[in-house]
Amino acid sequence: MGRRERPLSSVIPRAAATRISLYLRYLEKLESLGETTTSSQQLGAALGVTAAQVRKDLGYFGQFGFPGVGYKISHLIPEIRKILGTDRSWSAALVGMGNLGSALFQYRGFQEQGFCFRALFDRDARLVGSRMGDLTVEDVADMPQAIARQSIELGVIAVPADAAQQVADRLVEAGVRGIFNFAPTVLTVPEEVGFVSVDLAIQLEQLSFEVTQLGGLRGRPGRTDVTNGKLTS
Amino acid sequence: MGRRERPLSSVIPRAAATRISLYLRYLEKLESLGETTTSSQQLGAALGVTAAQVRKDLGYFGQFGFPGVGYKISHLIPEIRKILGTDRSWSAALVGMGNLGSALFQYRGFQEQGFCFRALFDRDARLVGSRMGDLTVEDVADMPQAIARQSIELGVIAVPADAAQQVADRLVEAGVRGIFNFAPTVLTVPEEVGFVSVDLAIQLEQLSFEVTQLGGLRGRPGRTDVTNGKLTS
DNA sequence: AAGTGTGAAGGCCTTCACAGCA
DNA sequence: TGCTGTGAAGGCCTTCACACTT
Repeated sequence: MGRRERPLSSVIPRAAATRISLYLRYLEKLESLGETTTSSQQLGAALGVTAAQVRKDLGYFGQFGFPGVGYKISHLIPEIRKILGTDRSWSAALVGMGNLGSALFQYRGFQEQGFCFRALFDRDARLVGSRMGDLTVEDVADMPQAIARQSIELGVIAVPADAAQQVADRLVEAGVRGIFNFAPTVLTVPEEVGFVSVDLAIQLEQLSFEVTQLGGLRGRPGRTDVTNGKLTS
Repeated sequence: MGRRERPLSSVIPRAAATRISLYLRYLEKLESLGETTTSSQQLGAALGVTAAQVRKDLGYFGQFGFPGVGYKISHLIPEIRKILGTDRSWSAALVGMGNLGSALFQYRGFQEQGFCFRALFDRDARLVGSRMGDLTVEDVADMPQAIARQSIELGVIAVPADAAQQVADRLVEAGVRGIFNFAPTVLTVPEEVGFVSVDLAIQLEQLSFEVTQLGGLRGRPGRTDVTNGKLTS
């Protein structure tokens, strides 16, 4: 059977959405190797999940496979890109140009994923006005207007923890559709705004915890985001 | 009732371990504000989880509370530090001194969490021998011996995806007890080695996904690691 | 014969609710 | 009375198993 409609109704486990990203990456690798077809078995083995999990995950979004054959790579890749929204590019603003912010600005990964920084902000007068690449650092006070004017869709927060919530609030007011937070703090964001947070301090403590509870591992959590691994003590 | 023995037997949900880190951070904040006591209610409200969840999480590790009173902050903080292993410092090696590696080396967060870089490695001959802070970049070929000699406990991987598994294998051979991976790829590591992975590319796609599936949010996932939030489509 | 799609079963985490202690 | 600790209930994700398709 071929392309049918998507469920467009059911609830999707967040973990499934994360794994979908991994499937895409592996599919791209297979394609670059000249493969044309794959299977839930192969995908699962490569990424450390069961074949049933792969089929279930893809099943949340539609019916992409061919019984007895598997998945056609050249078909599945654009489908997943569409699901993830990576079939387009996103304009973003980076707030906080300290150590972390500068590093993120230089990091190639953002561009490779279609994230394009259109504006930079900082509250430090010594940084405001300085050029970074083809952008000039602006004052956070001007952020709301600048974001609205340039129709910036995403905000990346790289400010100290104590300023992060305020920045998030202003980003939301300015109309961004999603926020990527790197500040080491819990933030509250409205339902309708996308939100992903990477808390390096917490992740560091998690590694320390894993090593400390030695012998205490069960399952293979590996990538914290992908499985629901548990620890025993 | 006071300090009893810890269960030392039950299984701990990974999500609980992550939340424990958040509790610690908030407790430290309360302490700095001069508070002496708190409750599961207060902790939960501040971090966006239920009071029952807080009690259950702490209950995995012991009985730290006082019925009718709550938790004594000055007692609970060191207990959690001990659980997480952050009551000591960790020696670490950083592998890959490109964009990402350099940024991580400069990032203050590592030191603040008690992670101390004792050695840096890269395979690029142009980087080998250069000084970074009080360290000199060494050749990856010398990594195993250097790590064993200095009794380095943790390895941080900041190399390209296609070299990451090999680096991980060598780190394990050299005897590290934990690995922090920043390479955008799935890695396989033995059971007995702690492993945490931060995959920025995947997280970026997750934000794109959230924004794309607009109106599709349910629950408040907020921080991907903390809850089991779901998405609807 | 091979492999997907999916209802049902299973397992784990979270929430509930309350006994018990300060 | 207030709040913890915890068994039990509930809900969600994962695994299983197989009908069905090519």
